[in-house]
Formats: sequence, structure tokens, C-alpha cells
Amino acid sequence: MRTGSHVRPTQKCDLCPIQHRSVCAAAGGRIRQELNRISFRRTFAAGETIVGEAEEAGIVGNVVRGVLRMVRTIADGRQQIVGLLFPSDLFGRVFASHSRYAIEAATDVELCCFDRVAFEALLVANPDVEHEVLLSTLDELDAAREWMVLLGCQTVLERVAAFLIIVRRRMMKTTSDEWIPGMHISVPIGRRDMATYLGTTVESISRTIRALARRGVIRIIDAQNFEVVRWDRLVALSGREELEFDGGKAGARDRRHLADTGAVARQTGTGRPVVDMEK
Amino acid sequence: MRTGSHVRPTQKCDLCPIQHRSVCAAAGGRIRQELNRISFRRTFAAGETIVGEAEEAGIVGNVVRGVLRMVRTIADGRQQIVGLLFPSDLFGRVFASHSRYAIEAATDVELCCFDRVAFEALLVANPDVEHEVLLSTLDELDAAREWMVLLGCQTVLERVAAFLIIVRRRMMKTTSDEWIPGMHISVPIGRRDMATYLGTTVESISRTIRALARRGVIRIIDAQNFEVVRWDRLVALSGREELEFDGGKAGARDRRHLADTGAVARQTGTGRPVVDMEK
DNA sequence: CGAAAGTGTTGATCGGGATCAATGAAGCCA
DNA sequence: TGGCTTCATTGATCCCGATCAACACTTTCG
Repeated sequence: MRTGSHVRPTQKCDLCPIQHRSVCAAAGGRIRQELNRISFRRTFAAGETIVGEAEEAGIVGNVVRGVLRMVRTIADGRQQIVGLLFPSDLFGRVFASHSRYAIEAATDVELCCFDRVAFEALLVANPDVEHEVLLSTLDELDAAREWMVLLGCQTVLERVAAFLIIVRRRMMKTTSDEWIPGMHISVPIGRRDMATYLGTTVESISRTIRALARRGVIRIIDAQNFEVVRWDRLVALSGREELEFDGGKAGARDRRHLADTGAVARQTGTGRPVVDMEK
Repeated sequence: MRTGSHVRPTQKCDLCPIQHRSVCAAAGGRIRQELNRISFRRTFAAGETIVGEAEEAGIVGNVVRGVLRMVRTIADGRQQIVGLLFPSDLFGRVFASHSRYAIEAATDVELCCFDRVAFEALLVANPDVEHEVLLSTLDELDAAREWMVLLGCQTVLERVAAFLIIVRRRMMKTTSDEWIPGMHISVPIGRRDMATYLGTTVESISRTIRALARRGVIRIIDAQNFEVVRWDRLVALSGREELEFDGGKAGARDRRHLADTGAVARQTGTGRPVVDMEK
């Protein structure tokens, strides 16, 4: 008994944990099969380089499992992580032959890869898919700018608090921010990467996390796992009453009146708040 | 004597100084006329707000003349400029009802505006134009990440040097970086905006610019105009031997070997270089 | 199994740049 | 013309966080 040719055989995409997210979710039927055809899985161990800095970047793709870091190294060896990529995030740079930063495995990772040129051709041939890529690029741009704010004018304490909040959101695959008692945050990367992402040092990261625990905001389970004891205080310490990091649509509050009434006026300096880490 | 209806009358786009740049350059014939139909010009004086932070953003468009700043204000009044927009840059956020930062006139500006929803419809109906928007969004993302590096791990001196280089490139409408003796840099914004963009203070900006002059790198003509005396040193001081800020495609050098051989290894801290501002 | 390397923590010290303060110059308007 | 505001600059001081150093603990590997 033969099955009709119109019955599609089970394909690797059908078993993919992220098939309902990212560009894959937007691709139906024919396009899905085309993606399936040109994709290939690769795994990398923590620390391996997927794409070297300024190297010819032949592949793009999705993170299936694990975390990637995008890292820029400047002349004298200083480094800055410009983004972490979690499952369902796109990695690589479409429509440019060279990446401007290295893409490395921050943990063991599993990737769904496409030949860059083939993927670009698919995008151009399928405006719906390209539209999804545009939407996700716009979200990444918003997130990058939020990070600029963090790096440009917030304290290390605020950066760490914001980082924990973001990690929770990304690891929990949720966009909601309600707090469940005993909520757990599992940070998938080490102090080094945290420091390189937050524009600070491992020592400052360590001290700041300890300070959060001492203040009763979190409880340290081990170096990578924390229990959130006071979610509200964690949010407050991040320096923003609303957290609009990635994906969340901003609230409607208009802050212009602050400047307009002169109640705050434009700041003279960076105006970093005084915080006492010791208590 | 009547002209044939196939002869298109002169339209405002035909007189536009940026008609050969931005999305307009990619739009030919019919699409150009459609853009022409839905666009409208508006001017704002320096300091005026085009779109308030987190406000319903009904318009997007192109900068025709002048400079816009995208500024984020956090709870206690601290601010960070997350981008400056020069002529031919797109402003506003397509495919989202709210902007995450205010868009303000940094100088007197002239804008070519579109109703956001109408522009989005045009993009969806014209994949070629949407493709151009994707390309420019990807470039903006690269630029935002370069800025993250600057804010995250570079000194104020490096930030100021990099800023001057970027301003020169954007104001001169060129992507080339060759240096002409007596080259002039005209900074269109004041110390306040420079500080808010560079994540520092007006005092530090002032001191750093003076230090550059004292070292013979630049000559100060007035507060906003400088002559570049030593372009090579300015580039060196920016902390990068190649300047890949916005639009420039990265060179092919691969720096992984540094880490791989352990010659530099991964930095422990931010490793900011020691510089003596006084000489 | 012991040496070596990597990771996280804590203490002591230092410095780049923020903050506070004061001045001069330039634009604005009644 | 003179008060008023904004802007740029310079000096004095302070402090957050980088740096340097030491140590415990874990993992790796010959």
C-alpha cells in the first residue's frame, strides 16, 4: 500500500523544538520544506568559534539549544559581548559577506544552519519570510539600543539586576513578568561572559551578586543559580519601572513632562544614583 | 497644447536633496510616485520633540536636512542618546505602534514624513522597498553594536576620537577615510548632546577635546569646528586600526589567533589602556 | 593521582572620570 | 542697555569600579 505523494514525510523540522518560533513559525508548506531542504544541524562545544571576527561568514541559522555570544575584540585585546543568542534566535549576518564580530558558543550549542547565500535567495524569493526577518531585526535593534542605555548611563548594580531579569525572560520562554514565589533564575554563562556583556569585570560581577544576596533580593543557590526573593526590588534596582528590554512593547507613559516642567530638566552629568552596596 | 498624461509632472521628490539616497533611491517609477503622494514635509526647530518617548508614533520618514537625536530617559532623569540621524537616515519605528525613545531635533531639521501605517502598507506591497529597509536596519544594528563596544569598554578619549571620525564621515557624505590636509570637521551638536551620546559628561567632553588640541591632533577653530591636523593619530586614538563604524564593511583580518595562541588570551578586566591626557 | 589551568570570591589600593563650583562669553528679550 | 539664560571651559575634590593580589575550589589531563 503506497501513500499518496501529497503526504509529506516526516522531516527534521517536525521534530525541532523551535519549529513554532522564529522564522520557521512564519514559514508554512512549501517554504517550510525548502527550509528543511537547505538546513543542516551542527553542534559546538562551549568555547568553540562558529564564525570568526571579520571572517567570511558562509552560514546563518537558528539557535536550537544552548547560548551563543557575539563578541567584538578591539586592537589591544579588550572585548565586548554585543549580544547573547538564545534558542530560536537567528545568528549570523544576512546580506553581508563578513561578520563584524565573532560568534562563539557560550555553552554547548545545537544550531540549525543554512548556507547564507541560499538563505538570502530564499528571503528574496519569499517576502513573507523576509518580512519576519525584518521584524526580528527591528526587535534586535531595539534590544541593542536598550543595552546602549545600560552601558552608557547605568551603574554596575543596575546592569546586573537588568541582566538577571532578561535572562529569566529568555530562559523561561515567556514575555510575562509576573513573579512566582520561589522563582528560579538559571544563568547559562559564567562570570567572565557576564562581565564582558555588562561592560565590567568579573570581580565587580561577583561583588554585586553577593550584594544582591546580602540585601535579600536574591538567594544564591550556586554560582549560576539564584532564587528571586524580592522580584519587585530586583526590578526597582534595575533602574526602570517598566522593563521594555526585548520584545515587550513600551507602555504609554510620557515622560516629556518631566523635562518640560523643569522638574528634572536635562541632566548635567550622568547623574548616577548613590547606592550603598554594603547594605 | 496639452502634455500627454504619460508625462509625469515635476514632483517634490524630484527636488529633494536626498532623492538618490535612502529608500527613495531604491524606489523607481510607480513606487516613487506613491511615496511622493503620501509624503509631506515638516520642519522643526532645534530642541523640538518629533515623537515623545513611549508615545503613539504615527509617523516615520527621512531626514532631509539637519540632525535628529534618539534619546532614552530613564526613571530618575538620566538620559542616553542611542543614535543620531543625519540626512537620508530613516527615523521612526515601523511595525510597532510605540517608539521606545524620544525623537528630537538636535538642530533645526527638515523631514520628509510618511504616515506610519501607510508606509508599512507600501513596504508590504513592495518587497523591493522592504528589502531596502531591511538592509538599512541591518546597518543600523551593526552601528548600534559598534556603539555598545565604545560604551562598554572604551575610554572617553577613544569615544571622542571615534565620534569625530564618524561625524566627519556622515557630514561629508562619504564612506572613504582618506585624509586631506587641512580637513575640517563640523560637529552639528553641542557638548550636552555629545556627552549624552558618548555616555559621559560635558566637562569630560570639553577636557578631552582640549587635550586632543594640546596634543596636536586637532586644531580648535571654535566650539563646533575643528581642523584635523593628524588624521592617523586621531584614528589610532579611537582604539581601532580599522574603522568599521557605520556602513563600512569589515576588513578580513582575523584576530582569533591572538586568543588561540594565548598571546593576549581573554582579558580579565576591561583592560583600559593608560593614557596621559596632559601631554 | 598529582600538576596545571580555569573559575569564583574577597581584600587592598588606585585612578579615570563624575561631581561640585566658579567664571567668561554669547544669545535673547523686555 | 541690562538682566537672564544657555553654553563652554577650568579647577578642586570625591568615589565607583578597575586593578592587583591572594586563596579556595573544581576540572582537566598527562
